[in-house]
Amino acid sequence: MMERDLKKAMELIKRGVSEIIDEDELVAKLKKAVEKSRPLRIKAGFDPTAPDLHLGHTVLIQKMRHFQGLGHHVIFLIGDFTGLIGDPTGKSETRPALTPEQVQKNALTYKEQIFKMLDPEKTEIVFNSRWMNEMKSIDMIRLAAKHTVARMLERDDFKRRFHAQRSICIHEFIYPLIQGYDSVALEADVEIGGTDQKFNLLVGRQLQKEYGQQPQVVITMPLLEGLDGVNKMSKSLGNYIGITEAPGEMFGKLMSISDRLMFRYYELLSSLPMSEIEGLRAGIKDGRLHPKGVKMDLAAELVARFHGEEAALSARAGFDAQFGRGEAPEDMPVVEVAAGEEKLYLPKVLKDAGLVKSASEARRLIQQGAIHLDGRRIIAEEMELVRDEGVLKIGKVRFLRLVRV
RNA sequence: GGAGAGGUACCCGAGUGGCCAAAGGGGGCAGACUGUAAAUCUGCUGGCGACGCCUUCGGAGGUUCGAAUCCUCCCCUCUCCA
Repeated sequence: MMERDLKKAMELIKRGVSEIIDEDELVAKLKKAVEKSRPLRIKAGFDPTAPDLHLGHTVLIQKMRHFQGLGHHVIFLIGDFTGLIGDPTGKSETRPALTPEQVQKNALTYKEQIFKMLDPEKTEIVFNSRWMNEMKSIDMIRLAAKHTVARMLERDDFKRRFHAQRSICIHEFIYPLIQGYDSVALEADVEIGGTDQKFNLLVGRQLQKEYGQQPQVVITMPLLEGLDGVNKMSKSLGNYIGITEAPGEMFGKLMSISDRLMFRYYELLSSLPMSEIEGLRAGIKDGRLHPKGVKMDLAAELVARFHGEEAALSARAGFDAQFGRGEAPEDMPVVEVAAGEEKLYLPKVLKDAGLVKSASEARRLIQQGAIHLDGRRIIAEEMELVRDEGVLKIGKVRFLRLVRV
């Protein structure tokens, strides 16, 4: 391999990563892969219970894509066996066991989603139940014998809980062991995971040594901040952008992130080369570029990734129309008004349409001047529909079309 | 097994007989400003066709004219000791 190619490959691999353990080993592996024309085996594990991916998950997938682009073999591991234990990292409680049918269904959903980013031809999807269901008790004990309690307690959350005299169940120690054993079973050369997975990934490294394999290189990726720009993106915090969300929705959410966060997203999610991203940053700094435009380009790129170019174009046009020129969006819920009905009690209409949680909330919004009919502010709860059609706007983003039938 | 502390709205957290639909903060929503950015200012933040009514302070009973607040039982969490 040419030194220059290697350098370029490393540049791409290092983009956005939090940590590489160990970088020299990775370089050596990359060289060897070329010499022997044997692609590296890149592993990343996913939870079988949550097939609804959001942009946070795609940070990992994007990194897998980088490796794939460099000609390596990507393994998408679905932890259906470990899912039965529930990862004790964080505070997740025991999870309900999934049936094989559910696992299959979730796997299918995963496929649909990840193949928007990964090349199906070069991606292997595996379930760790394949080897874990075969494992005998004695093998489990042998596996457990390869790790010590002291080392387990090095893990941050175990350490904290131990010192705080909080409970740690024995089975929680098994989770990292199994995740590590997956690397043995797969003979992984590299494992990618979030920074919160660092300990587990390192266990894999150690176990591979114990089983006489070359230890995997561990690459940790930062946890992507959600829409609030502070907390990690997660469904439970509601600060996420799901990759199956409608184009317009996705575009809008991306436009609402802060300028600071925008560059984070550029680095971790965009396919734009880093040099160009730095150019954008410089452009904004010296005033040649408007941050809004730069953000729109980001939004368009990501919408295109999951919905195609055309959808991205119309999402952008829709955004321009709605927020640039103050027009109403194309799609909005429609409420039919009976011909005889002259007066409409707005709180009820809005509540029935599901745009507000309660009539009380609607009343408050009216008081605050947040509701407009065809551009004119509504100040009374009771309103007349003069024409046969009208568009209600509630706040900035909620719309409702009234149609007389 | 023993001793103690506590469970209040989306979250944190004050309130220990009426002035409590419950302080304060965070978050959220809305308005102004704008680029659906940041920062700032202001308002709102249980339900109800509503100057009133209804339901809320872990659960179930009870005392009282009146209970988040007092009593009884139950459930749960935490801390300390073993």
